Amino acid sequence: MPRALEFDRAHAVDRALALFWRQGYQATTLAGLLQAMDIGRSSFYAAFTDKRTFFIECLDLWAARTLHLLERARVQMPPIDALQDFFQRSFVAAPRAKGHWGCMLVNTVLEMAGVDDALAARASHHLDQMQQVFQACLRDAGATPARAQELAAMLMLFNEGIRVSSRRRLPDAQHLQTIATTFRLIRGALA
Amino acid sequence: MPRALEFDRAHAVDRALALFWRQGYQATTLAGLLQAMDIGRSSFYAAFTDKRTFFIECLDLWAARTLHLLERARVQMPPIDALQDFFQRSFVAAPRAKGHWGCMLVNTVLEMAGVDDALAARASHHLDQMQQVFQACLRDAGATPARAQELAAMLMLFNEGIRVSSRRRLPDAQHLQTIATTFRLIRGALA
DNA sequence: GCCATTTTGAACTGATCGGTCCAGAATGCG
DNA sequence: CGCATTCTGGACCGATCAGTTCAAAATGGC
Repeated sequence: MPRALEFDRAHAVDRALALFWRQGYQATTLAGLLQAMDIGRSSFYAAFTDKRTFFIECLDLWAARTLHLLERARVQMPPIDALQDFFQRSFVAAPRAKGHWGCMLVNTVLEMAGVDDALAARASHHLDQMQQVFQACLRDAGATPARAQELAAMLMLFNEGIRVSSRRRLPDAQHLQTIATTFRLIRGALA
Repeated sequence: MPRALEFDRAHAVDRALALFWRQGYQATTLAGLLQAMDIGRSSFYAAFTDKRTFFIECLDLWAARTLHLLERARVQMPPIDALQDFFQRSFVAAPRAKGHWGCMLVNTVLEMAGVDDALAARASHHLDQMQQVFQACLRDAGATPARAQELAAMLMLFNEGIRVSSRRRLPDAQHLQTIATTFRLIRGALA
């Protein structure tokens, strides 16, 4: 029983994920993926089945990472601070470019709704999960369940909006300003 | 000098616009366009140059119509009512389906940013113009220029958010609820 | 009704897409 | 070192894409 060689799968997925995130599903070609991942066609199909299946893997991974980011902030600081930090981080964090790629879930919903509804629905489901975490944070911050649900819905709308806005190449300062204003409102609503 | 025959250009553009709006630029094929417009390939290229040029024509038309809708409401009712009506109309108006297609400008920004930046920038510019009208309405409602600018930015973010949300096939009631909540806040901020 | 001109459908083109295939290189085991 | 097994590069495939071409049909002026 020979074998155990393999390209660095995790690293390759990372590179591909970035491409899908930036360009979307349709505009990302196999040739582009292979070049970014630095592997051959055969290796790709052996490891990832096909483009669509692989996209789902990337999408799920992106969602898992984002949720993880949110959960980690949640245990490190007060719940509302964690939420605010989650948004701010996109516009001040080191890899500055990524903030302008928006949210892969939002991107996918808009690109695939009416084209591949299963993909759009999967992204939408991940957004629901994010909203659940928003809601949990708001409850932790002292909101009643009903109030937490209402505010979480508004916060998800804010998330969808700012991820669109961030793809428009507007100055970061404007986004940070909007985040500050929004969270001033939210803190006010909880006081 | 013969000639004056032509297919119904305006009607054909309408059908094509609906397709682009629903499916986006990349997922809309020439075959699909021709079938929807009920014209032949030659007629299409004779009348509209090529797919990309035609898409721009549709995009500009969509923006012009939307701005017109907004301006018309603006002269028919108090400015804040006009804004609220503009959003609500998407979820209660007769052709119910269209509300779920979102905003063609938002769709285009997300689909084309990083793929065809010129198209994305054009859509983004149209969004800027919408925001200008938002701002004018808020000034008409008595907001100071600075306040109107700030609120218009928030309203554009709300627009971007709800257009994403509307493509997720969530119940309309939820969107109407969100609109109501948002405008309660805006009216409060102006009082 | 005839003819110059324009519009049209349908066949065609070259490029590119996602996906398959297979011969040969690389691998671990004995 | 040699062999069974696995992985990989690159040629290949059919489908489909946007766009071109051209002969036939439709048109309006006379």
